[in-house]
Order: sequence, then structure tokens, then C-alpha cells
Amino acid sequence: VAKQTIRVGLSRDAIIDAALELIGEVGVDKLSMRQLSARLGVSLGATYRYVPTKEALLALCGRALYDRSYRPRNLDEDPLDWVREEVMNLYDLLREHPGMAGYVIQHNDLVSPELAMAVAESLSSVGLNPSSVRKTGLVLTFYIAGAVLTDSGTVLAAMGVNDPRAMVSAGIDFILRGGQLVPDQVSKRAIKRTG
Amino acid sequence: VAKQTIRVGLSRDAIIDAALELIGEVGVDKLSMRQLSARLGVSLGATYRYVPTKEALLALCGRALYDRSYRPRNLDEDPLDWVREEVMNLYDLLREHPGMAGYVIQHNDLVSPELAMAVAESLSSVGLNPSSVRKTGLVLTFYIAGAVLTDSGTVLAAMGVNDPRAMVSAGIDFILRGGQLVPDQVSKRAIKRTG
DNA sequence: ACCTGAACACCGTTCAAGT
DNA sequence: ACCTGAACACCGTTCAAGT
Repeated sequence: VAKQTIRVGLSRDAIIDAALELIGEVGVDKLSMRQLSARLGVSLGATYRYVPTKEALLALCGRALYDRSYRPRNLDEDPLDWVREEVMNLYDLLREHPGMAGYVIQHNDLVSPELAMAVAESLSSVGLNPSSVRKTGLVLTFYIAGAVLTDSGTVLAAMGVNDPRAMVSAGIDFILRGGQLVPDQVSKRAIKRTG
Repeated sequence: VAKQTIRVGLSRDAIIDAALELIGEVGVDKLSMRQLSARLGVSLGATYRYVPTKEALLALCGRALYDRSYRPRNLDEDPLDWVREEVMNLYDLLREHPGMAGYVIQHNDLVSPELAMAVAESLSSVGLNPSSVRKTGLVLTFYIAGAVLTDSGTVLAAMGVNDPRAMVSAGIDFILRGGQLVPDQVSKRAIKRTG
């Protein structure tokens, strides 16, 4: 039978985009290489030309999600505000792609180091000493991981909270301020920008 | 052919134990119902008599892990010490069962509510007001989730930490004390047991 | 060079059939 | 009642064959 092979112009980026789109609809668990190839209008083997394995594809998707959430900090921007916004961006994106959060954190070479770096940088630029940067950064990084990983909506609902996003953000402030137990004047002095 | 069916005495608990054992060896990803049945010396169908689905089995394993980590608090025990130990117990168990952490948190009806409850209870018994209990509890819960989920060893190594377990524990103290930014006398007053 | 589609070795799940 | 093992519908991955 005569059958012409159309030049599809497939690319790794196109595959990642389609994968994230599909994940947004059905979640990571139900993503299959066959379904993905079908959506791309391409045979199964074609997809495997650009992506060595499903695992690798998911890693690429995780990285893509982080890249999409990333916005460089403006020089005149408060570092802590910036961290807060970065985290909420990632939070929203991960929530739009069910199952990616769990995947992203288990392969923590993806976003964790960069996030931790950004957090540490912003903390030290706010005037904290190295020791405080380390400890606060540690707590903040794990807090973010937990808040972003856990379906915080469910957990927070169980705790009587009805606005997850606001509450997660409040938790960030809590940590950045060194905890609610701190008297006001202390936290203000510590958080106020130095420049 | 003559073939006798031996009474195996299979049970749900035996299946969970074997599953956790297997997970400890190969991780959640490579656990298969066939391999599990083989280890139990039982046919595939037999396992499905006691466990409706693989998903359900994993949920049961998550709960079993939490139950194993749980130790009731002694009346004369410092509530915060108890929380710290509980968390580290769970931390160790999850680390011994690769992939369970990610699973446990995604199905957060498993351990999160009880952990959050235990945390909140111990915080209020230490003398914090309801508002502080909520905020500290929130942060602590997500921190624990993150610390336990993330392969903290890798992340901490990237941050120049060489003893993950101690560092995770230190993070708990950091939160319980309301952060390192707190002057000593404040944290001591806040953390000192009331009784 | 790029793509197809059949094939392989596995899954999770079900269910008639055995004792 | 409890268990078996074959069958079904899917996977991820590979690779000869086509253009």
C-alpha cells in the first residue's frame, strides 16, 4: 500500500509541552507514552527518538515547570518578597499538574538546589548572618517542599483553614520573621531591608 | 493431574508486612503484585482476595508505617521532645522504604492529619496560645513533610551539611523555638515547660 | 535522517474453574 | 471458603523496515 510519511517536525520541546498539557488533564499517573504520541500525532517510536525514557521525560517536565515559574529578581525588589512570589508561582504550577510535585521532589536535583540557593541568597542580602541563613534556609526549603508537595488544601481544611494559598504564604512569612513568638520590634528590626 | 491446594493462611497483615519488606529491598516503583505474591508463596489471585488494589495496598502500607513509628507520649515527657522523636521515627522508617514518602504525602489522609494533631496538641500543652499553635503547627507540619519527603541527604549535602538526621532535627528545634532570630530569654520563656 | 508499526517482556486486574 | 492460573487490556521499550 502507498503511504506517505509526513515530516512532522517533532522536537524535544514540543514533546515536553504536550506532556505537561496532558499531565494537566489526567495527571502524571495516567500519562502514557502511547497517549502522548497520539496527541502529538506521531508514532510511539518517534517520541522515543527525542526522549530516551519516560523517567527522563518527567525529569524534563519538572525542570520546565521550574523554569516557567522562575522570574529573575529586580534590583529594587525586596528579596523576601521575591522569594515569596517565586514559591507561590511554583506552588500554583505544581498544583495545576497533578502528581508532578511528588515527582519533582523525589528527584531533587531538579528544583531543590536552585530554590535553596535563591532562598539563601535573598536571606543573606537581607542582612542575616551565615549561620541564620543556613538554618532559616533549611527550614524554609523543607517547608516549601512540604507545602508544595502535600495537597495542602486537604491538610489545611483539616486544620480549619479555608484559603490554602494565603495560609501557605503566611507560613513563609512566619519563617522569614523567625516565628510568631518574636516580639514585634525584634521581627521588624530583623526583616527591615538594610538598603 | 493431581495437585493439592495447600491452605496458606494468607491474611491482609501478612501481605502488608511482605509488601513493606519488598519495598525496603526494591522500592515502591518496582513493587509488583506478581512479585509480592511470589514472595508470599501464593498465586496472584490469592493476594487480590485480601487487597482490592495495589493503590489500596500502598495506602495500607503507609498507614502501617505510621503506626509503627507511633509511640504514645508518657505523661512525664516533654511534649516537644516527644514530637521531635516521633518525627525522627517516621523519618527513619520512610527512609528505609524508598518511594513510600512520596506516596504517603500524596495521600495525605494517611498520616498528615494525625501528625498535625499530635503536633498541635503538644504545642498547646507547652503553653502556646491557639493562634501560635495554628501557625507553628502549620509550619512544622509542612517542614516535616518536606524534610521527610525530600531526599534530604542530597539537599543537605548540597548545602554543605553532612549529618542529615541531626540537621533535620535541628530544624524542628528552630521552628519550635520560633526561629534563631529570637533573643535567648524570649525563646527560653516560651519553650520552658509550664508544669 | 526521520518515522512507522509490530514485537517483547512486563504490568494490574478479573474470573471461571478447581478443591 | 479459599485458592489457582489463564486471560484481558494495557504498559514501557526496542528495532527492523520503510521513505
